Amino acid sequence: MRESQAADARRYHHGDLRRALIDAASRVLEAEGPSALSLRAVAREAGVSPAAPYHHFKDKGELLEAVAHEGWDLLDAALAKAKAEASSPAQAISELGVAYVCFARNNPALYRVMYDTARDREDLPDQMKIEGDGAYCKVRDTLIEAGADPKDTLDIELATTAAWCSGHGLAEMAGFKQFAHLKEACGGEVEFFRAVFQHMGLAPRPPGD
Amino acid sequence: MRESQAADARRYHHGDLRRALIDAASRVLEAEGPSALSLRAVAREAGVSPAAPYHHFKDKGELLEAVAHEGWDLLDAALAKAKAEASSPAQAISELGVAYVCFARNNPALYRVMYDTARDREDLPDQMKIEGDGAYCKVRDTLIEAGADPKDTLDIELATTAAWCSGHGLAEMAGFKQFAHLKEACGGEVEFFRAVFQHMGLAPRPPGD
DNA sequence: TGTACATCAGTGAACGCGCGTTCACTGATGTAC
DNA sequence: TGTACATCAGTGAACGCGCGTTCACTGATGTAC
Repeated sequence: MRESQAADARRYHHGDLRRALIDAASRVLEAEGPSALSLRAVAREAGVSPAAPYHHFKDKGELLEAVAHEGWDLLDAALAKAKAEASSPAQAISELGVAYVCFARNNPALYRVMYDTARDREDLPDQMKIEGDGAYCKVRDTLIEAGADPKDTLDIELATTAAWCSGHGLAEMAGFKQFAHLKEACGGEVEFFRAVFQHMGLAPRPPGD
Repeated sequence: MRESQAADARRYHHGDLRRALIDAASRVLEAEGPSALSLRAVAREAGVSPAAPYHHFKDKGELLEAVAHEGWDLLDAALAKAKAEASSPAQAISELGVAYVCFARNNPALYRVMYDTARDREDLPDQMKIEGDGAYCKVRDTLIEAGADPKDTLDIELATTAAWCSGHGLAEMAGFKQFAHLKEACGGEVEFFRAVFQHMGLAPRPPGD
C-alpha cells in the first residue's frame, strides 16, 4: 500500500495522537483560557493518560510551541485570504489589519499563547520572519505595493513594524469593556477597527469623508 | 498625638505590612517574572508567614490588584513628567508615547501584571478612565492641544484609542530580539521608538526630513 | 500611673489540589524469515 | 501464510513540588478605668 512508513506515524494505536493533542489543546484553550492549559488537562481532553504526550513532545514547552506554531499558520492563512480579497493595495493594508485583529478576537487564548511562547524565547517565530513569505512579509510587500519606496529598506521595515504594532495593540485592547461604546458609535466592531486604523494612517479615508 | 487611629494602621507590629507586601511583590516581579508572583513568594520576600498577607488582602487577587494599581499610578506619573517637559503639544504627543514605551520596557513584569489583572476584570482601571485626569485623559488632552477638534468627541476618542494602542503594541513588541537591528539602525532604542511613532503619525518629522 | 482587658497582626502547621515528570509495564503493530 | 521477535505507543501508579487558603494560637499594642 504505502512505500514510506518513516514519515507516517498514523497507523499506530491512536492514529495520530500528536495531532489529537494539538487539537485538544486548542479546545482546552478556547474553553478555559491559557491558564488552564496544562499537559494533564490536554491529555485528559484527548482521552489519554498523563504520560502519553511524552511520546510526542519532549516536555510541556514543546507542546505549547506546537500549538503556537499552528496558531501562526492560521494567522498567516487569515492574512493571505484578506490580502487576496482586497481590491487595491491601499485597501489591502487596511484589510490585513482588520483580519489580524479579528483573528486575535476570535482566538483570544490562542493569540495569547502565540505571543507568550514567543516572549519566552525572546524571539518571534520563523514563520513571520523578514525573509520568506510569512505574515510580516505580507504586510511589508503590501506596503510596497501601496507605494512605499522599496529601496529605503529601513523605512519599509519601520513602517511594517509600525503597522504590526498597531494591529497588535488594537487586538489586545479590543477586548476591554471600555471600548464598547466606541464600537457602538462606529456601528460595529469591525467598523471600530477600521476607524482606529484610519487614525493610525493605516486605512484610506472612505470616499466623501 | 494623633486624633485618628482608624486610618492609621502603621503603628502595629510590622509597621506597615500592606506597603511592605506590595514592595516585596514588585521585587519578586522584576527578579523572577510574573509567573513567580505567588502569595507565598511575596510573603517569603517580605519575611512573614504565608498567612500574614490575609490580614491585609482578601485573597491573592486583591494583592495583585494593589500591585497593578500602583503600577498605573507610576505610569501616570511618568506620563505627567513627559508632558510637563515637552516644549510643544506636537512634541508632547511623541514624548508621551516614548515615556509610555520606556515605562513598559523598564518594568516589563509590572506592565504585564497591570494588563493581566485588567483583562481578568475585562476592564481597564478607573485610574485611566475617560473622566478625570488619568493617563488616558492626558493623551486625549494633548491631542486637543495639538489641534484636534474638541467638539468631535468620537473622533477624539478614536484618536486617543489609536495612540494608546500604538504605544501598547510597540511596548509589547520592543522586547523581541527581531528588532535589535532596527534599534541599532535608528541609533538607539528611544530613537527606534520615535521612528516607529513617526510612521504611526504620532510624532512630528524632525526638521529637514 | 498602673492594671485588666480587648483587639488584632502575625505564626506555623496543616489541608487538599493540580501540576510536570518518571517509571516499570503491557499489548498492539510491524517485520523478518 | 504463519510464527517469532522487536518495536514502541500508551498505561496507571507514583514522586515531589509549590500553590492558595484555613485554623487555632500567641503575643504585642492600644484602651478604659
